[in-house]
Amino acid sequence: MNNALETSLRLVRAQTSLVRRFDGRLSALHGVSLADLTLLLQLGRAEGGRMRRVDLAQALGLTASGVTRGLIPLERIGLVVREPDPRDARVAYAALTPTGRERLAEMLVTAEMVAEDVFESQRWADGGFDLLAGLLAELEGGRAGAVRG
Amino acid sequence: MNNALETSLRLVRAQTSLVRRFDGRLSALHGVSLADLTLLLQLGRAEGGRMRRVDLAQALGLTASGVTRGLIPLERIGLVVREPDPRDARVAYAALTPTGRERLAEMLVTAEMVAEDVFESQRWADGGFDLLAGLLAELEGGRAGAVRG
DNA sequence: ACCATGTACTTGAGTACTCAAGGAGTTGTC
DNA sequence: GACAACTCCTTGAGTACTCAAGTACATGGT
Repeated sequence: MNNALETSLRLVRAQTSLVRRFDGRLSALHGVSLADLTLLLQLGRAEGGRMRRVDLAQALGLTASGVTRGLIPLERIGLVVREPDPRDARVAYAALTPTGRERLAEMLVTAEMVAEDVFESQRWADGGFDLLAGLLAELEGGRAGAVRG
Repeated sequence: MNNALETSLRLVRAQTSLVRRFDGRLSALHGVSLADLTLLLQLGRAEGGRMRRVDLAQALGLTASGVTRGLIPLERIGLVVREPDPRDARVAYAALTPTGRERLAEMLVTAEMVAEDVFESQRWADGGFDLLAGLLAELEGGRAGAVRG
């Protein structure tokens, strides 16, 4: 039968379950969601720990609107600050604060533990893991990413 | 580096992209979302084309509340009806109408096309596909499904 | 210098969920 | 046969997004 459709639906369910595991642990220990962590991590990897909202949206697969809204609580709790661009007054960088960088490091420890726990089963050990990573990378690109807001 | 965390984040992105592809096509052709289709499909597979809301929630990985809300538009457009249980006045079955069954069949044709399109790439052909399906099945179970509302 | 067009971001309205609380019905126990 | 405890479902409030429209600024052509 329809393995392609079946597998797509399975992927959706797998993600739901996975996100819940991350959210549960991250929110209990650090008061953030997986979405928050993903955003902070993206900033942490950027040069100077800062990015334009547009680029952040692109990198995260969200709309610019979603990024604006997602940043608000992170700014409120002081993990991120808004920084203007002297060359272009339209842009508002989102920049990691020193506190933000520290907290991010702590969150990553938790997130890595959860991730390893998710994939602990024997099944993943024998190369299945790398294969999954490769296959997912392929899917990520998909012709219909959300992009403009 | 942290392949487990990296792969988890990848899975989240892959799902987002995938859902958008399905939603785009399904909404254009049939006026429903992938979530709607999943719900109808679940009913379509159940004995008598009907299920209790609780069981539907369990099967879909949603809360009972989410099911109640998700059914409203489907009832409104006549694809699903509410049916009482003569044995237990608490339960309200969600049942596929004849129209619902017809429309579901049409939607499935579209969804299957999208799914095959998603997995068309050569990479999937050589067994990678079945492997992915198996791996995702493993993840689906995860210790932290949402369940009660 | 001006203006059309384009880019960066925010905001209002709407959708799809969640959790917590509550109503209504059932069931096991004494 | 009464009642505590459980189950099924709905509802109010809140969150995390989406899309469409609007504001502010930048840029390239004339």
